[in-house]
Amino acid sequence: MSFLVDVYVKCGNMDDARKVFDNLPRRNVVAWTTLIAGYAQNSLPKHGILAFQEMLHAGSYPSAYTLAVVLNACASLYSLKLGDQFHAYIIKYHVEFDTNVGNALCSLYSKCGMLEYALKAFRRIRQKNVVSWTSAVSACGDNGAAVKGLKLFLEMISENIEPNEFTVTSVLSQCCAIQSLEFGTQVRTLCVKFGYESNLHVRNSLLYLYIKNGCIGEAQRLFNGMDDVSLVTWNAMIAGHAQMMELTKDNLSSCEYGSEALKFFSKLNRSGIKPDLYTFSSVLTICSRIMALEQGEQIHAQIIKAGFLSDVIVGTSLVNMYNKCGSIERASKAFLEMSTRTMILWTSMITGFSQHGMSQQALRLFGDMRLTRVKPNAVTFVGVLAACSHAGMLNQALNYFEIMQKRYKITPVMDHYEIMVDMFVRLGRLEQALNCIKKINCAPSESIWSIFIAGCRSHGNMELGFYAAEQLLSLKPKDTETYVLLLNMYHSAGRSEDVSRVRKMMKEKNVGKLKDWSWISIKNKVYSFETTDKTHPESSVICKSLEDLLAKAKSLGYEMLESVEILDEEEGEKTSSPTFYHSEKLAITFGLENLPSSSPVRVVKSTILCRDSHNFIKYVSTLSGREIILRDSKRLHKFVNGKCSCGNFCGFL
DNA sequence: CTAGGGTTAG
Repeated sequence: MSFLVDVYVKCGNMDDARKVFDNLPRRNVVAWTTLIAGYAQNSLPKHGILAFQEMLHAGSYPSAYTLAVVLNACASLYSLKLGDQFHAYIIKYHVEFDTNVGNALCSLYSKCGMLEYALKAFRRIRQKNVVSWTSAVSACGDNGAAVKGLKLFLEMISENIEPNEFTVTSVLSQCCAIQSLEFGTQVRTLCVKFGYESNLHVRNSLLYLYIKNGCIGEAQRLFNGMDDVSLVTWNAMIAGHAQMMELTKDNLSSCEYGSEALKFFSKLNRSGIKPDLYTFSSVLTICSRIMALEQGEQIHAQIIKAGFLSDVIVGTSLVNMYNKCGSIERASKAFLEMSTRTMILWTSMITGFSQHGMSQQALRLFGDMRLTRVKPNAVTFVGVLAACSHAGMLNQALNYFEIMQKRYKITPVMDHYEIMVDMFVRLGRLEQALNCIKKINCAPSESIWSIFIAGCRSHGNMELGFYAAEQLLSLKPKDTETYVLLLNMYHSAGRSEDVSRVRKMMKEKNVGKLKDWSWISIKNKVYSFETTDKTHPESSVICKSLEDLLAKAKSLGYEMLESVEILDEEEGEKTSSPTFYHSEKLAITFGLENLPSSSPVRVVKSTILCRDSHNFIKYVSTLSGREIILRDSKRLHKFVNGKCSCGNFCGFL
């Protein structure tokens, strides 16, 4: 009669299963076990364990299978305590060599983070089946011992045990964890042999394998051949493209990967599968990188509808997206609407104000944060110090720098020193800046010297600049922008032998060319621009508009800085670089013409903005009456009515 | 009984 219990169990109706069980004339082991397994299968492991205790109380002897079922209930509760308690029965009934019991023990120990015990339980099993092997292999993977897991898998193969879909899925994810494309590829061959390649789990694992190894093309090929997909598949493709954005040095392809990722997101929406919080945070981050505010807003609306706004991480991504897109108002609004505020959320908002040049608001918010007793970390202080630096609040900065170390026990890192140096430089205190650099107890970074050198140039202290340049060069810099800074400095000082020396170093170090790209996102499409010369055929229309703008700006008093900034031309070519046609100018011109007249223009630029461009854009913001938000490789510039939020101080001057 | 994955600040 216990089969009736099973019927209700299979229907997920445990209440009636229990009633039927209670009315059974005789309750044997099978009936009890069916009931216990039923509770476990229907996510009621605690009831299952209670039923087991009831069973012992009633004087029934559990079978090995009963014990296996109970152990699985413990495993789903991650309860080692209960598991240990039942281990006594396993010894008592001499069932530790039983396959089901061993499998269950292996899984229980694995879930509780005790890999060694899991493997011991596995080794004790007399007749190991595929499940035993798979449990043991997965146990390794779940506990971060991928190499061990793969070795065990090889042992399994050599024992002529045929893996199943479960096994290969776990093995593939372990190949992914240790980034072993070679092993993974061999496993894929095995999957083909056994006909597992069409299994969705297997395919998703393969997708991640390729993505983690940067083989986005192979991932795409695999994806295109899939007719059955799940949310895991979509998230993998989105995350994969987002990762490629960071991996590529080339900013043009980076932004292409970004828009590609967003295309996957729209396809996901059309597919009818509901995105989850991971999807939302990923796509918001992508929007923030390419400054796709319109899409970010649409996603915001979708998040509200889907009810994910209460998630802190989604909320933080949202605040960050608005900050990075230059919309501090909406960032602030989203921040205030969040019910829980983590340290990262506070930091994100403080940094947002700081980057927008709103120092007072940033510091006030930091005060609020301290009142709520959320502890700041090193990143929080990056925002706080930058706010002080921006406002020229020297004493406050020094004060916070001390509070950070003494009160919060945070050791300053390069980021903090860079801000302090930047501040001294802004105030024209070059000696103090240099002292600050000298105080750092490790090698100063490339960018800290760059900040200092740029400061020396703008304050006309060339001697100090040349000295710092030697220090910088001895560090063997890697960054193209660093070299360009030096080239410009030596060039404008007429030191041609130093120019050739730096160029030679660039060749030796194989430093790439400075790729100056700007892009603008309009209506879910990304348009990119490269610094070009006048004769560029495709941009002739934009160039014409740009020339009109230039003429108007000149009538307002704009003077183009004729100082020849060397960009990346080869040695021997003495052509001056066409600062007039800098990519950001083209992108902004394009934006002015193709966006609604009230809409701000948002542009991302791959390199640091130069002084001339900065000056020009100020005029353009006055001329057009538009807000222009430009994010370059170092900071955010928000131009409103001839003024810029950066306080007119950028490193590349 | 054993399976896939992933997010936020600089």
